[in-house]
Amino acid sequence: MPASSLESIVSLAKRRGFVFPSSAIYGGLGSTWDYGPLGVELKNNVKRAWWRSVVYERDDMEGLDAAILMNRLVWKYSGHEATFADPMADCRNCKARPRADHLFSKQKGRDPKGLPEINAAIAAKELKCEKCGSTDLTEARPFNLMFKTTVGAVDTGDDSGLAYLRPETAQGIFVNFGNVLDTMRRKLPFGIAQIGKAFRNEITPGNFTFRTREFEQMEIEYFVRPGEDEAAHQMWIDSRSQWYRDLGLRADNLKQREQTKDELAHYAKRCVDLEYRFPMGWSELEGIANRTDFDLSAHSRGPQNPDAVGELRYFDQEQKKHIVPYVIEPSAGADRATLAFLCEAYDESLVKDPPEVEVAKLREQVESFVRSVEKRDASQMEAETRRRLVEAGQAIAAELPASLPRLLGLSDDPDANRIEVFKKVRGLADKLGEEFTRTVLRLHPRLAPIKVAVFPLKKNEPRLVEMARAIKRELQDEGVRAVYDDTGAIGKLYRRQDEIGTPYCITVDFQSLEDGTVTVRDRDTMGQERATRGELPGTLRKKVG
RNA sequence: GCGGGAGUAACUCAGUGGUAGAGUGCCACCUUGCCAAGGUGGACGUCGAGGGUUCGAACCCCUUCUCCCGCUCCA
Repeated sequence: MPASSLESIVSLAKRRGFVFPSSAIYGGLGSTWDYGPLGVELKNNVKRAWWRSVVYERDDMEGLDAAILMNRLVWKYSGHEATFADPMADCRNCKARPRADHLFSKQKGRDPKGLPEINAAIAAKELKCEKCGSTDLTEARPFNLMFKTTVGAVDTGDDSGLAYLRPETAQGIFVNFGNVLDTMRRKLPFGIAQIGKAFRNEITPGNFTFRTREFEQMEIEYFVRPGEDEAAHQMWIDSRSQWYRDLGLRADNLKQREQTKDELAHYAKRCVDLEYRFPMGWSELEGIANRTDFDLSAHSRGPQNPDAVGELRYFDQEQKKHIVPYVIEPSAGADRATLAFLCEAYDESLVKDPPEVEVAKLREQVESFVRSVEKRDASQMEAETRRRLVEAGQAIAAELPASLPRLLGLSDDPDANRIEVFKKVRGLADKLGEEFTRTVLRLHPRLAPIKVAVFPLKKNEPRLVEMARAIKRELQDEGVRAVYDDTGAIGKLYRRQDEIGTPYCITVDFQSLEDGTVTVRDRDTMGQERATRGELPGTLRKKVG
């Protein structure tokens, strides 16, 4: 069962060194996160798996790593300077914050010429809030979504050194289209892949690492002949969906959503979002858009662009003429993919049944909790919330102890915690949970931060310790990420690795000293097999590669 | 920016004016022949920050910062 709440993921991530709030010792900085020792391994593995899939395993792709800082003209002609700043107004009456330019267009029947015209209309009470109808709106202010910085040590005070942190990696690919074409002897169709940071001053970041102002994109621009764009688009939609499934996302937690006409960006002919069922609901992992020839044309010299030095075009040998390729853009979020794999992998499962007496006690408490929720009236709790809690409580009570993991999931629900008796439920459940359930990250072995952990069965037996350490070194020499641990009883060592998703644990026992075999324990089945020491590096490397 | 909630140990949290706590985790030693066993000892806190009231403040008052949820927005 994947994580039922983001909170359990956040908590595990902090506790076990996956993700920390950034600059926490100074109070942090909203919605910025640092990947810790295990998080960086996981995210690197996600990026590596992506790169392998879209560059190494295909014949039609090249890689690129463009600079974050670019000439400001890139953003002028890409359209970002003009459209990445949205004028927003607040409704003093109902506290809504509509986009003022949208109100203007809809209510006046034409697009505004600029901010002054919008604000004149607001001042004259010609625009009204679409939610409550009030004309009591604040002045519209521009929300610029691009981060600005200054290039050169001296701030001249004017715009001469102005640069933006890129709001998408895509433009780095477009402006290098000619370079790649010239150097790599590519014929259409071919694509360029890039992984890198991008920055957007989102108005509302949130949901842990899902939406942040600094984030990492994994983007492809795939160039095709006009007319072949629709087939290529579908190919990438299928291929990218399959990638997520291959690495562990369950098919029913993944869906393709066709963007509606109003949603489509101005350059896009069609866009399909790949969405994952996160604990907070269906949310976008990746957008796959048909950008047509919008970008390459925009950066080509012409009446609309006197600053460009040439044309971004392709000479088609068959047709003996220059064409501007169409572009299919699969644009994925590295942080979002990482979070999705974490959510999917998170599992709390019952490993053995607690005594019936304890279960009965807990069942009684859960039933009491349900009655308490039922007594809430509308002023104390929304009907929808009440219904949800009652249903969850009843189902859990009926299925204990099997439902214990679900009950632990409910412990993170703020609504449940508002009920006084739930604290008792929680106390009991936590106690049973600690002893009878295990938390395990069922990550795909290729993504797991640590591939193998090696333990001595007893740590005060020097021969076992020595052999275990030696095996750990043999594995790391082979390039398999391995750790050694002996700080605890064997069962505890296993559970610790389960919680961070380590797929295999090797235990050196007394038989190992005699015949050179060790046990290899599987994270998901908890089953063990004996293997000879010499074959470990080779077979494990295959399994986790 | 608005509305609501919350800031106490690494994590989860208790603590309504009188010596800062619990469980888990972490470290060391002992024990332990395979799934979070046990024992002994140990480290860890500017109770978000600043000011005020008080003999005395984690607790009361004021200010401020941060985070979370919702809304606006989201190439």
